[in-house]
Amino acid sequence: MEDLLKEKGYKITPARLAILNVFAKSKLPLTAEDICKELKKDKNNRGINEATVYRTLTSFVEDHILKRVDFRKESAYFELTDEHHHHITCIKCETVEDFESKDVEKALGGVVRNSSRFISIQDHSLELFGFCKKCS
Amino acid sequence: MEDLLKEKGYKITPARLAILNVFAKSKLPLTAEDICKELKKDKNNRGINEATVYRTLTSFVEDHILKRVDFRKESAYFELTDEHHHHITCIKCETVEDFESKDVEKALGGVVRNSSRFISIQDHSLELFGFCKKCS
DNA sequence: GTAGTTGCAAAAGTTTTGCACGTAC
DNA sequence: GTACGTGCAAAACTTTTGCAACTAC
Repeated sequence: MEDLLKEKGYKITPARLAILNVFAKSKLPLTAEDICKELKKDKNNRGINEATVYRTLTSFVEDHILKRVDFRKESAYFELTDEHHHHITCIKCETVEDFESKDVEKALGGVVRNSSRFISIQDHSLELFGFCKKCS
Repeated sequence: MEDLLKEKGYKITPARLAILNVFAKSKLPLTAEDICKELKKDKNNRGINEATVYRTLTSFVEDHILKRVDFRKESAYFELTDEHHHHITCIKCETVEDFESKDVEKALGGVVRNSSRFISIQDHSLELFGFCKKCS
C-alpha cells in the first residue's frame, strides 16, 4: 500500500492510507460520500475532510491507482485499478457481480485495428445492466 | 419524430420536439447544458427551461428514447438510442469516434451464460479511451 | 375539461477552490 | 526548511422539486 504511493511519487499520509484501505476492504465501487462515511466509523481519526477525499480521488485516478466506474448514477463511483474486471448490475435490486471475459477483451483489441482515426486504446469502461435470477 | 413520442404515450409539445431535434442534429452525445444552449440559439423560442430539459431527459431515458453515455465527466451525457454503437474518445484532444463491433456484441452475449447470478442482459455501456492518430 | 406539461424559484446534492495551517521528508 | 497535503468555509456546478399557470388532446 505504501509502496504503491511511493512509486507514484506521493507522500505517505494517514488520509491516503486510510482511503486506500477503504477501497481494499470494499468489494464494490464506492462514491466519495461512501468513503467519507466509512472513514468516520474509524475512531482513530474523526473522519477525513470531504475536500481531501475528493482531491485524493481525483489524483489517484490521474495516476491510475483508481478508476471511475459508470453506474449511470448522479455521483461518481471509483474502484482500485489493480484487478481488471467489469460489472453486471441488476436493474431491479442493484446487486452487482464482477466478471471478466477473455473473449470480450480480445474483441475489443480488434476495434482499434478497424478504426481509421485511432491508433491505440489505453483503457475502457464496460458495464452491463440486466436482471439477476432473483429479480427476473 | 412525432410518431416516436406518440408511440411512447407522450403528448406532442414544442419542448419535446425541440429537444429531439437537437439530438437528431448532433453527432455527439450531449449534456443538459449543451441542450439548453442549443435551444437558446433558436429565435422561435426563448429557450426551454432547464428544469424541463432535465425532466425530459429523465423520462426519455426511462422510455429508451435516449441513453446515457459514460464519458467519465461530471455531468451526464445522452444520445438517441436509435443506433447501437459505442465511442472511442481521445484522451488528449477529446475527439470522439463511433464504432460498432459484432465480435464485441457476440462476446458480451457469452458473459451472461457464464454468470451464476444473472439471467439476462438488457443493456450495456462501453466506452473506449485512447489516442487518435493526431495525438499519439 | 382534464391530465399531463412547463416555467420559475427554491432547494438539494455533488464537487471544486482559496487560504491558512500542518506535516512528510 | 520547504514543498506538499489537509481542514474549513465558501462557492460553483449539476440536478431535483413544489407549485401555479398553461396546453395538448
